[in-house]
Formats: sequence, structure tokens, C-alpha cells
Amino acid sequence: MDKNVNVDSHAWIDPVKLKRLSDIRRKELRQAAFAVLEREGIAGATLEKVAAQAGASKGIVLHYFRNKQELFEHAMREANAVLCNAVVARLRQARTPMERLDAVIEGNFEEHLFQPPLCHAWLSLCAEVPRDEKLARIQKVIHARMRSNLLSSLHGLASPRDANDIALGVTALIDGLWLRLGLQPGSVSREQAILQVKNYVAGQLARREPVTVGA
Amino acid sequence: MDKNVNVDSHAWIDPVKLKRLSDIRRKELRQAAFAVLEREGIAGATLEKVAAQAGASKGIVLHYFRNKQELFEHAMREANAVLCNAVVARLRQARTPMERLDAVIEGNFEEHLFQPPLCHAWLSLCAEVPRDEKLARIQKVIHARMRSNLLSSLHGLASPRDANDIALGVTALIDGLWLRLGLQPGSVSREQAILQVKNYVAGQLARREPVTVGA
DNA sequence: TCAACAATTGACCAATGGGACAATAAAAAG
DNA sequence: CTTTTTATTGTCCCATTGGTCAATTGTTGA
Repeated sequence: MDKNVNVDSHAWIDPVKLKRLSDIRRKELRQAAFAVLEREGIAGATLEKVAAQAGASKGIVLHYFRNKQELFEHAMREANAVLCNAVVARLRQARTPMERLDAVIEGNFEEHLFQPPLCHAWLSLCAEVPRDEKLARIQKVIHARMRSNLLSSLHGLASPRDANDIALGVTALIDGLWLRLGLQPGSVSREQAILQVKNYVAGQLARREPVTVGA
Repeated sequence: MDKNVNVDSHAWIDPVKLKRLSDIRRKELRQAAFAVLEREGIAGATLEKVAAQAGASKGIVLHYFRNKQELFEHAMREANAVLCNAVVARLRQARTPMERLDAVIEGNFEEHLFQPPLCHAWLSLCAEVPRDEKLARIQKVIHARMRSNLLSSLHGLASPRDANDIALGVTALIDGLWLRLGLQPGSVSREQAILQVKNYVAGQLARREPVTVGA
């Protein structure tokens, strides 16, 4: 457990919350699992590889997680938390509804997150959602929060009916742009992606509000 | 090979092109592979299951396909062909650029195709793209054609620069809506999806063309 | 210092995987 | 009716996998 330990740039360890050694190990293993997922995909992700990635033995993995499924479920939660934090951080600095909207959008394409490997792992996890109840629930929660964030901003900018539609469009568009990144790395830049979504929002807001007050 | 033969609704067999028995077998196996993918995902898709699905023995699968990889690469081609045909069929009946645009959009959400199982299989395949050169190429071709179809329609409706942007947006939005369907079946209806994309296009076209001629 | 406990390992196991192959059945060709 | 391909099966092999477990090695607190 020396040189093989994977330390993502966003893998800072809060010395306060991680009192227990076991918690540290668990976090290490979750991250190792995710790293393996990035490289090998769900089909190639084996307990042994995860152990190796964490610089430990296979036994230890099953000591901290009941089984493979549970391990990867926690890996998904971990990854989601990171993504979510990026959005929340930006959200805290936003004042107007429009700023909050941009916060969500830009947070979803954070420089160090909007990267092919992360996307590949994410894709693999998503591909298993239909066969893993827990993964499905996590996914559902993630989407619900995203949606909620969007709606709270949009309610100040459009009718509830329109806000709903636009929120769906934004989430779909974001997911679609991530997918593009995963399928053809380099085909979408962070800036392009952000612009796309912002343009979409602008287009929809203009289209749906039939001249509210006029300039 | 009697009752277990899977015959998708879209699995019509052209008696002209499929002279050779081997071609029939290959097509059966490709479709069986895809069916297994729908149920089990890439991680659970095994040669034995594919064989069972086709009502044959494992040996026969490897008789027609060099190895597992090749089998699933052909499965992806097959699925793509189906999707593509749906679009092409509609495209043939379209006259104006706008009609062509709608053809692409509606073709991508064809009733009997826009279904969770198909999406799940598709997702599993996409998740493997980063580790399979061939899959990546197929994926690239698919996207290129889609893009080309969109651009040929859009060139009559927007500047080349804008057309590019809009084409990217449309593909991403379509993919994103499919993803939603896969992650939360029932959360997006075919009609909703189509409306979303059409609204997007309308919003963008209105936004980008600063009053070309005026009504 | 020593007992209690947590962490960690490595050996082990049964099941399953992909793939090779020889043997057999079925067709086609002559 | 042979001969020659082609289709198909079942068996065998070996590597791998998820998971269990007993044994070992720290750690810690009394």
C-alpha cells in the first residue's frame, strides 16, 4: 500500500470525518474500484484487480464489502458525491436564478471531471443499472437532485410547465454530451459543452415566454 | 433450434440476400447475442447464454464467429442497421429540409425501437467502446451518418457554423433522452422525446437567425 | 506484559468462462 | 452411391472468479 495507492486529484481526505481507520480503507477501496472501472469496464472489473489497484489483497476487499455488487454500488455513490459537490460548491456562490442555472451547468462540466476515463466508468455503471436495484436507486436520487436544482432556478424564469420541460431537456443534453465525450474522446470540449447547454436554455426561455414584458 | 429461436419484430429475413444457410445462422446468432445483451448486460453475456438463446450449442457460436468480441461487434452492427433503416425509410419520404429534419428525429424514436431493453443492450455496448477498437469504429460511423443526415437538412436552414452546433446538440439530446429511458424506464415517452428535440431545434433556429428576411 | 481485538494475508474451493478439438451428422457435389 | 464439404455437437482443458476461512500479524488498552 505505498506506490499503488490511487490518489485522485479530488480525493482529498477530511481528517475530521475519517477518524476510523476502517473508513479510510473503505474509501481507498471505493476509489480503487472506480479506477479499475475506468480502465477495464464492468466486464473486466475483478476483485483481484481492485485489490491490486489499492495495493492490497483480494481478501481485504471482501473484508470491507460484503460482495462485489456492494463494492461497486459504493463506488457509484462515491463518484456521484464528487460530481455533486462540484455543483453544490458553485451553487453556493450563485445569487440570481440565472446564476444558479449556470452553476448547475458549469458544475456538470468541471474541468477535472469532464474527462473520458471518468465517463467510461460512469457508463459502465449505468449499463448495470437495469440489473441492480441499488444502482437504480442511486441513479434515481442523483437525477432527482439534479432536477430539483434546475427547477428551483427555473421557477423564477418560466412557467412550471415549461420549467419541467426545460429541466428534462437540460439533463438529457448534459448526459448526451457526456456520452459523446465517452464515445469519442476529444470530440467535445468543456467549453463547447457548456455553450451548448446554455444556448439550449436561452433558446427555450426565449421561445416559451411569448414576450413577457418587452424590452 | 425450434422454440428458442428469437424473432424480433424487426428481424425480417430477406429471402433474396440470405441465400446461404451460413448467413441465416450468423444473423440468428447476432440477434441472439443482442437479446442476451438486453437481459444480462455485457458482464453477464456469455457464449453459452447466447447459444441457448439461439437454441444451439456453444460450439456453433464459435464456429461462426472467431471469438466473443467479434460476435458482439456484429451484434452492434446489426442493431445499428435496424436503427438506421428506420431513419432512412422516413428520410425517403421527406421533401423539404424541415421534413428531413423531422424524419431524422422521429426515426430515432420509432415506437418499437425506443424501448428500455434495446436501450440497455445499447448502453452495454457503448460501455465497451473505449476498450474495443472495432466497436469504437462502428460507433464513429453511426455518429457520422447521423450527423451527415442532420447537416444536409440544416444547411438549408442555418449558417454552416450554426448547423454544426445544432447538429451536435440534436445528437446529444437524442442520446441523452435514450439514456433517460434506459436509466428510468417510463420516465420519457416517445412523444415527449420527439417534442423535446423539435423544441430544441425550433429554439435554436429562431435564436440564431437574426431575422433573415422577415415574414 | 499480555490478552483482546482489528487488520490482513494467502491458501483453498467450487463454479464458470472462453476457446480448442475430435467426432458425428447432414448436405452437396460428383 | 460415393466423396467431399459443411453444420453441429459434446467433451476437454485451463485460467479466472467470487467467495470462504483459518492462520498471522499488528494495535491497543488494561
